[in-house]
Amino acid sequence: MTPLICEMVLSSITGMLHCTAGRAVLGLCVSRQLAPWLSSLRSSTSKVVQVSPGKENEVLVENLTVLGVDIKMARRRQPGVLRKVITNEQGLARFLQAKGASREVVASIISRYPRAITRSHHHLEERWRLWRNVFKRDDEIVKILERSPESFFRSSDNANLEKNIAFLWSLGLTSKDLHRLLTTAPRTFSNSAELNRQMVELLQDICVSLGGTDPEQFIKRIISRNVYILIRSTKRVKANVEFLRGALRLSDAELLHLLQGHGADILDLSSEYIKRNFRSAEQKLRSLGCCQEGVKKFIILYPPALYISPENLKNKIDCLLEGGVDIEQILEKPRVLDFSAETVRSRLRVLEKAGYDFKKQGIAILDSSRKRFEAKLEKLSEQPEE
DNA sequence: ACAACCGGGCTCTGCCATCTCC
DNA sequence: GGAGATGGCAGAGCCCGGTTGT
Repeated sequence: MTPLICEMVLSSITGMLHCTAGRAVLGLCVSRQLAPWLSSLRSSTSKVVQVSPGKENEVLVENLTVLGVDIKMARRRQPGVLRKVITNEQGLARFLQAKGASREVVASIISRYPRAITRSHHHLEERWRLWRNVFKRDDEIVKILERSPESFFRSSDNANLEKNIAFLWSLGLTSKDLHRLLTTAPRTFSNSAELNRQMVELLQDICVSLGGTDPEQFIKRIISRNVYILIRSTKRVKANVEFLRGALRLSDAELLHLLQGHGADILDLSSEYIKRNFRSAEQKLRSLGCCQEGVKKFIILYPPALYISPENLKNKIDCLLEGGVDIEQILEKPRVLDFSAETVRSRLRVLEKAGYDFKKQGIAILDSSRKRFEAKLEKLSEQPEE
């Protein structure tokens, strides 16, 4: 049966329901006896039929309870869904289970995003097919749905999803980039294609206004470095670029360079957060005798410092200082701050026991993978101090 | 052979506000 | 006026190892 015919059949039934005085009662009967059939007929654009206002569809609630859905959670999140007469909970459950989702996963998906049960079989099939353009296996998609049901179900507009995928391809992103984008920031794909286009245009404009000559490359670089960028608002990204330019007093060329490097990572921070962290880092460094120019150099060399919460940053710096590291050494090799305070602390303890002297031997040893750190440590023990 | 540099892999939803449409 | 669709927000790092340079 074509979707059009489905629609016609459905609307005639819907019409029947509207004409009936005991609509709610009939609605429940329909739900019990015809729901599976209706579910398979329903398309995503079909009319919404409600039980009498304010009342939940008891049969639906019962069905959901049987599926293991957390009704309280569903009610809190999308109360309107529980009042609907025509829904597709059974169809959705079968669909997802056929794709490899367990009963628990299905229940959790519906509990967290109840509107999922309003999507028709046809819609689900189509959406899944589109996601499979990016993913090789069903279980990859199931994992994402389990993590973020909203990303998959929030929009009923499959044409928009198709446009989005085409648009992102057109930017020259590789299939690997696209895969990572959809895995990590699945919301990107339920954005309107227009919204994504606006962000891309903003990035393009930023690049050109800073004297960049290859905006296409710039965009690819930003998106692949920061896969969250497209789920941020242009307002936020604009504000952060302006903030970085002002706070660091950067020239166009310097800013362009920063944004294409680690600067891209912090572009999506909340604008207030980035300011707060900057002020706090500045204050901490100044208190340690660092000049304004030094602060600037530090942030340019290591923008991820603005990602670290004020308390955590202070903690890491203090812990290095207490361990015998110089603030100048931290400023020169800020990537030592990549590691957790706990890792740094334990390395400092080990090195102290080994009689390591940071003044003489530098701090590079702290900024290495566990494997390399241990290898270096072993070397040290083989060559006792003279 | 070793250090230094650097890119990149993981990872990020769940809620509220505001529209649009019926 | 209510539900659906969509935009936007808060929240807040750590680690590995390939490549390049000496």
